[in-house]
Amino acid sequence: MIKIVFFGTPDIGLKSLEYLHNCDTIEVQAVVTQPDKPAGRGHKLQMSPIKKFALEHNIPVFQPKSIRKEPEIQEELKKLAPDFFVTFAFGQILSQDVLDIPKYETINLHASLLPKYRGANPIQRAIINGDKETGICTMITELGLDCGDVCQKLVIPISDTMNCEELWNEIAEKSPKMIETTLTGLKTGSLTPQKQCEDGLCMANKLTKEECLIDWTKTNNQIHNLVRGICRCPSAYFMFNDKIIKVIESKPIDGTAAPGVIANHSKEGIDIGCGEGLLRLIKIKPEGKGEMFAKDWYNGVKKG
RNA sequence: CGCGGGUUGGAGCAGUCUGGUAGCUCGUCGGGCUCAUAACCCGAAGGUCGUUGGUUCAAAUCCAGCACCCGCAA
Repeated sequence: MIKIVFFGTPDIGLKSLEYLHNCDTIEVQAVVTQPDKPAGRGHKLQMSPIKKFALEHNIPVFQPKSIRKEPEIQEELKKLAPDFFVTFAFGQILSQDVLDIPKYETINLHASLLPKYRGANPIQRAIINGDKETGICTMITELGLDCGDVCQKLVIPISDTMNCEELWNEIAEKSPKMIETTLTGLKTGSLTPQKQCEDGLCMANKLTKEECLIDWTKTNNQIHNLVRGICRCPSAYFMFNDKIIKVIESKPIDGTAAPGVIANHSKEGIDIGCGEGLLRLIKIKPEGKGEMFAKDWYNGVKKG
């Protein structure tokens, strides 16, 4: 039996937590997640998906504001005498004191092919940059940002039409098994972590609002990659009559028109000029409205 | 009590300020034109205007409550 404590916050780690919890050879002793925060409309207090799952399955939950600065919680974790810590999108930086607690290691799952895309938004960055493949890695957590030795690596191809939602789901899907085999491998010693080579090292910086605003002078492929890279979270957008219009789904097509100008409209959608080629908007989400087909939106707006 | 937008035939919207016949662009169905069409022409069906109450001779429209959806901000 391998005893672990799971550190995570958003739902990308949910499947992994569930899998580990149901695994016969693994015991999830506790869960550490971000504190409930006033969030969303009306500033209601909200708990993380990970906490919700833990509560429903009677797993003890710890919610430090900052794990580094709360020795009481560190003591509690020590008492559990865990073999491993598993972190997956936890959202806080650990300290050496914390890393020293588990008997073996702290392992982290990172959604890129390290050393590429260390940092906050590896999934989105891979698509935005038009990469043909990305992947997931399990690694030994060290003090730096995603710089520890890599245990296992899995390549996931990215198709031209794949969006971050699909990739996100695939990663959430494939992570649980990988965490399990890494844990078992490390415990039995059959797995030897490899140092990250520094070739191809790059950071996946947090997305800024400015990056999400569509620049129609870029090529249709660049914009398309942005759209599918951040669809629904937080979405590429443009302004129309002082309203934010988010683009959910698009498709690059041939043609020429002035950047930002609607060149054609059809059953398929509306075609907008780019620095190179046209971008067909298929699904959009205007401010204050729900998601809709671009052709429908055009229907209501074209009179004015 | 964080700020703001929204709910009108199947879809997207206008109409609300200034109360008085349910409107537009599509879609659907039928007919026509055409070698043909996603194009064009003619016609039809389809709406308790989110919900509850109030004001009024009269409410989609004014007032109050409730529900649901969404953007920002965190």
